[in-house]
Amino acid sequence: MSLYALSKVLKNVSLGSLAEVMEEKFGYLANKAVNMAWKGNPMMHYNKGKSRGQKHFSDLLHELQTSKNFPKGARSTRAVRPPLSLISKVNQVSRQLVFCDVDLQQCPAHKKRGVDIKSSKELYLKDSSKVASADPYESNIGDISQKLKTPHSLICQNNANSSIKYTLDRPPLTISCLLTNGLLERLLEHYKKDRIKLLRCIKGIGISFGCSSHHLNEVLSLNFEKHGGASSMKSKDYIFLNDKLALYALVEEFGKVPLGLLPGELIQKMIGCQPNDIRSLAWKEPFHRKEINLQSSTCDDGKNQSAHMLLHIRPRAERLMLSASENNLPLPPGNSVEVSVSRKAKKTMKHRELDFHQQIFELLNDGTKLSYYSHGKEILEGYKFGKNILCSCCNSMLSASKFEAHAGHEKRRKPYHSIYTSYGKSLHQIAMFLLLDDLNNKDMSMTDKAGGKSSFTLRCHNAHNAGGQSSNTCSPFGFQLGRIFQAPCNLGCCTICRGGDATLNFGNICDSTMLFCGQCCRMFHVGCLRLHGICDIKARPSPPDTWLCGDKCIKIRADLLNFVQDGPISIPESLLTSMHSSVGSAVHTHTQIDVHWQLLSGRFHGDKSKLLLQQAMKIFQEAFGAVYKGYRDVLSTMVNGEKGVAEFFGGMFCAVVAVKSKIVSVALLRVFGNHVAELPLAATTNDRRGQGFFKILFLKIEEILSFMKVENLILPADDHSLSMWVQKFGFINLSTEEIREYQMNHRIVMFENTTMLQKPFLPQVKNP
DNA sequence: CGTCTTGATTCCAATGCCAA
DNA sequence: TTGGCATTGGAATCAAGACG
Repeated sequence: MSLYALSKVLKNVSLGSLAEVMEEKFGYLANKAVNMAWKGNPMMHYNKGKSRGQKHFSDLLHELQTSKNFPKGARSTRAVRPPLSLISKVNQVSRQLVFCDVDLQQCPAHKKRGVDIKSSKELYLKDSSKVASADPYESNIGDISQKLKTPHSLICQNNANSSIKYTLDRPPLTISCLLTNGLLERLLEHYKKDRIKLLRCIKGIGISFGCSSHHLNEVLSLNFEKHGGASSMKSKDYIFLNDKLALYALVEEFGKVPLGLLPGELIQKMIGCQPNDIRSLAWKEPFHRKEINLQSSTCDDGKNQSAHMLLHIRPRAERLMLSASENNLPLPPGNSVEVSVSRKAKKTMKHRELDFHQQIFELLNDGTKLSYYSHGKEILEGYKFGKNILCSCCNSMLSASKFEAHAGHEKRRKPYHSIYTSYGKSLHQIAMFLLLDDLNNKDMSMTDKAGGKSSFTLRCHNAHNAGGQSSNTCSPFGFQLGRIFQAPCNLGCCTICRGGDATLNFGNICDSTMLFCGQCCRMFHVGCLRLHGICDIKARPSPPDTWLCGDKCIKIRADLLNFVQDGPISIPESLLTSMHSSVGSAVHTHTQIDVHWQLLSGRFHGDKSKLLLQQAMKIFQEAFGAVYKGYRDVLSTMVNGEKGVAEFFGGMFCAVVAVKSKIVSVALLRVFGNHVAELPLAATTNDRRGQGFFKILFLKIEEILSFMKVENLILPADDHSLSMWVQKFGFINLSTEEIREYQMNHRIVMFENTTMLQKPFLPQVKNP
């Protein structure tokens, strides 16, 4: 098997488990010792473009060569550089590999191409036929050993030559760049921390250092610090140039240096030593050239020129910000750096950001599920309560930072960046939305004391994206905080005796057991049902929503299921044309394509409707984010008819309009009986809003309700869509008394900060 | 021309320290 | 306690060259 094929197989395998996977897939016994060394030593990780880890690589090769399993000869067929990352990986299984580094100068193909034959290597698995075959370029193991004792020098040289990162026309904005560009060659470096003091002479990329207890050696900057006994990987603050200037301070100065000032001159100014003259002069030309180009640029005004200079020398975050501001783009979340803002303004910004982070806990409802994520995986789960998070693993109340520490990432110290809500947005992202929102609406009050919630919350919760126009309450991040289920003013009562008492036994039933009708959601005492001769229930119905309280509900359920069975029904062209004339929208353009509507039921028609319901679910999620009942997101329960809280959401059906099998408009429908039906949620895809599709859907829903002789349709409308429901669809406000009456008889869906509307149907509406 | 392979670049998570 | 900011290192992506 070639290495490339192997790399494809192992592409998705984590480094730590490579050996195990190799064993499992290919039956090879991996080199356990090497594998463990790999896991335990971070320096073993090969870093592309850098030379760290090569020493270990060499050690591994030595181990490989000295092992008795190492073959006596090998061949190479191509003179390309080996995939070094793969070499590092497969070293874990090195006893099963043959390493080839033949004298490739003898190979005509390599001569022809003129490649760097010194670093040409090729690996094959031991059982490869290529390895077994005879070859004139068979190498000598001893030669390989000699060459591989210093593999890093070859690779370093190669990388240094080819790397664009360290070219001379860029300021040395990192320590690595500073060390590798040659400017500091021959200067002495000191490493000072606590009592540790090392001395280092910079010599190109290879660095010599010496100290009282160690011999001269060649290491790299990171190893230099490791050698000094430091536990951290942070050398920037402890490495000094000529015992005076911290390397990092020098790098920082390069970030501030005007373009005209040469790096060499700056170094001399700061440490009083002349840097490498040749290198300094080499730097001079490209810098001057760039400066001249900027000055002679005819298209740039002075502002743009300075901006370009800043872009050239500033760190990436600042470049991003500047670029965004130049193009009038919204600032990316999480970046609070602004190039042009004053230090004071910057400070204010930071302070405000902190405030907004803390405000999150005031805005989110208690019980909101919060999860700590690392590498895309949920580490810890909890629920928001007050200003703390109730950890679900230990039931303790923790602050955001404690929650982070509890999740095992106390060193991150960025809890708001890693704690996510159940709809996939981090607390920081929400805070950023708050921040931008506040900046855009300076008159907005963050905490509306009278309402008890911020206007931000209200707008997000109230986004009801049913139909006509796109909602301007969508956040710039494309999410909504979700709808919050409003608990009924009472828990309901028996439809017959109006008594609310009920036993909670879940086994046998008795007279006081309360049953829910699966269609109208009315409640009945088992005893009352028997006393009034309605029915004599002996056992608890299972599933609960299969019990229907009477003939009317049975007929309604049957009618609805018939509509579901009918499947997709095409919308006649005449209707589409009439819609075009009424809404003047893009519906007309779709008259040539298939537009149909359909009634779906995840509860009673789950398998056949599954894919369509997934589409519908996605549209609802785009429009509302989530629907919370307590801490639980019940949107899926409502749309898919999942079991669990059937007494609240039993009898839900999903009506959809689709264009070419792609759903564009959806609505949840529940018919409680002949008296009333409800439309708790309705939404249209972003790209189809304002094109009349929801109007078609609503027309079909009206037809269904008329067919079943339903008298009223009710729905919860947010402030944004209120006028649309009233003016376009003829809804009227429900009085408090009427709402209470509906709540008494049915488990109607109500959301916080919505207005309940009703549309009475005239009896003369024609049946379909 | 398609596939294989590499190096360069970019992005992002992890980490450490400082400071508010 | 937590934001800011730096570096390091891994992963993903892209462009380009080699090769059949």
